[in-house]
Amino acid sequence: MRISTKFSDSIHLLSFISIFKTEKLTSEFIASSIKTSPVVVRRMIGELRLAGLISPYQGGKSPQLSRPPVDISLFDVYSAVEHKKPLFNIDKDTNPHCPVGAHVPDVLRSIYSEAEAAAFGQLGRTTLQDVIDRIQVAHQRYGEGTAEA
Amino acid sequence: MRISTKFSDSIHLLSFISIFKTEKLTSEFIASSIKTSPVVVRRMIGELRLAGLISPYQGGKSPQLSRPPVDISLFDVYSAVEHKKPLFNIDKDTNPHCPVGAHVPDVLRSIYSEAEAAAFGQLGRTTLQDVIDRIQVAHQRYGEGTAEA
DNA sequence: CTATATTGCAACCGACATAGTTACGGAGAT
DNA sequence: ATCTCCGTAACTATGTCGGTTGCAATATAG
Repeated sequence: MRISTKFSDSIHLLSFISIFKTEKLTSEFIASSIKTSPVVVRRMIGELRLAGLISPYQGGKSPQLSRPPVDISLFDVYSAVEHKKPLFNIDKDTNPHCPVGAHVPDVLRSIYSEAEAAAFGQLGRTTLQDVIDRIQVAHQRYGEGTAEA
Repeated sequence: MRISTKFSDSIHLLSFISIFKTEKLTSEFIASSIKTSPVVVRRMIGELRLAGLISPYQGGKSPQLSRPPVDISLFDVYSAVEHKKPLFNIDKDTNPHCPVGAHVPDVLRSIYSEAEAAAFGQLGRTTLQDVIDRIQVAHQRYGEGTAEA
């Protein structure tokens, strides 16, 4: 399959609207930073609004976070756009009459969930504010770009 | 994309050849447990042999692990068949002239690597022997299947 | 109040990764 | 010698994902 960058792009989007909250944020403008199309941006905003991370539409206003970036973890973002999609996939269609095939899916389920808990725990401990801070530190050290293309 | 089950199937395969090491292990027999085709099994065996987890071909013998299951971690298996493919994908094609777009990829790289390290660390601490043990416990408690279909 | 800009949404398309299949030469076993 | 099984390459079928098009609804500007 084509690998999904939705999670990364969503973090990008949320950071962007937080950092540029004083500007007029059109989907076109946001799309220029992510290098994607405005429609894709609107689609992502729709999902994030549905998940409660972006405030419901309020008459022509720019999209804005529904709560401060310190209160949004990357696990919240992952859950919002990937719907808690497992990190590792289990082949559930195995031979139930074989002692190995019959039990592998369940065994993997429990083992994978331990590994996933470790990763998701780490994501849960990282907030959008951390991302924004790191972006701004990097910008002050190396960057001199503007918001424009 | 279609989601990959190669990692799961490889663990299944390795457990299978360890548990049934006294039987004649044809690719057909192994495939019957994973419910896939013999060719797919041979392809996986090829990768695992390349990675050093299965002994090089030795004249008509059944495939066998190159070292005991306690010395094979699930991270070894993941590395062998997924080539350390990252758990989270980064959209590297962002706008370098935007202060956000210019730095998001690097920031995500460092943040993701922390989460991945957590998951891979857990996989590294789990061995093929653990998997085999859990399969056998489950088999003794619930199962009564045979190796046949 | 009309014109322009922008959004939200649905349908569709093209690219691409993956599992499965077909095919065949070669090595071992009997 | 024959039969079985392996290893590998080429091809196919399928599903996911990002991107595009099109349009009605809403908002802002003039």
